[in-house]
Amino acid sequence: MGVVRKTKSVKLLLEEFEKSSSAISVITLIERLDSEMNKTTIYRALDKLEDDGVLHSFLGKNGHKWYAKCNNCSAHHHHDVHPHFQCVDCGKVDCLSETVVIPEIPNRKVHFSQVLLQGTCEQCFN
Amino acid sequence: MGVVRKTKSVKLLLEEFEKSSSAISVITLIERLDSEMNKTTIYRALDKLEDDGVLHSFLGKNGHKWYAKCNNCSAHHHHDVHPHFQCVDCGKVDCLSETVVIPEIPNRKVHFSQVLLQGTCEQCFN
DNA sequence: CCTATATTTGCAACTAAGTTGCGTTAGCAA
DNA sequence: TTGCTAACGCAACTTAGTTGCAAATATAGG
Repeated sequence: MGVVRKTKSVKLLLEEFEKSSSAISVITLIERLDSEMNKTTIYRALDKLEDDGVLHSFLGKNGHKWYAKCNNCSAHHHHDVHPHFQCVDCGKVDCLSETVVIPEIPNRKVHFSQVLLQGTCEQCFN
Repeated sequence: MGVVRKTKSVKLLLEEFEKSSSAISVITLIERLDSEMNKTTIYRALDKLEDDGVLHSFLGKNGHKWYAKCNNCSAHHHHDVHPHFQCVDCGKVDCLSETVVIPEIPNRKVHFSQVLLQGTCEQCFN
């Protein structure tokens, strides 16, 4: 809800997402920015950026948290069900633009859905 | 791969899955069986039972591991993409029989997919 | 039924992701 | 420039899951 201040930390984080179009795991961010900022700051800034609709988060194959830039998702409402693809070889994760259709579930109201695809990406395919 | 021995631990675990048709989180199993067996044993036995196709596992909303009985999935090949539904109110998780169609992804080979739906279940709906 | 062998178990110590509390620092608006 | 509030760093903590090893136990073979 609160406005995101343009602090050094937020700038550095957003630069990382500017550089690569892929999603980035929190673990990777902590490794990369270790000398620049504390991991607590990273967790809190990412949380904020997600609240403000700048980033969206999801869980990778080990249950570790990943973040990616929001492109077509509107802030505060990430109801789009775009799947995430994680390469089992190189570990890279991308947001896919394909839409996964979630069927109506009898007797249940679906609020949110998460689709994680795992397989081999173009680079690792040989 | 190895045949599952009918040890006391394995029997107790399978009883839990017999009782409830829902999925059970490892955390819950550790709580419930705390006086009967060590958590290391639980982790290892579940691993084994999954290898042998008796149970299948997936990650819940916090990235915590859940297990459920395999009904129509053939051992060693859990290629069926049945979604899991987690109630955001009571936390219960069920395997759904609905099939989610995963679209073909250009330049990528999908080996495995995981669909987690979150919402309100029948009991919590009011 | 009894023994040999390989598998499973318990324990304790460990790893690592993520969180919390608090005193200090630094954006930003007036 | 000043003052308020949000953001930061640090250190300690929480907790899911793992590892190594010695002791216990299931199963097969006799």
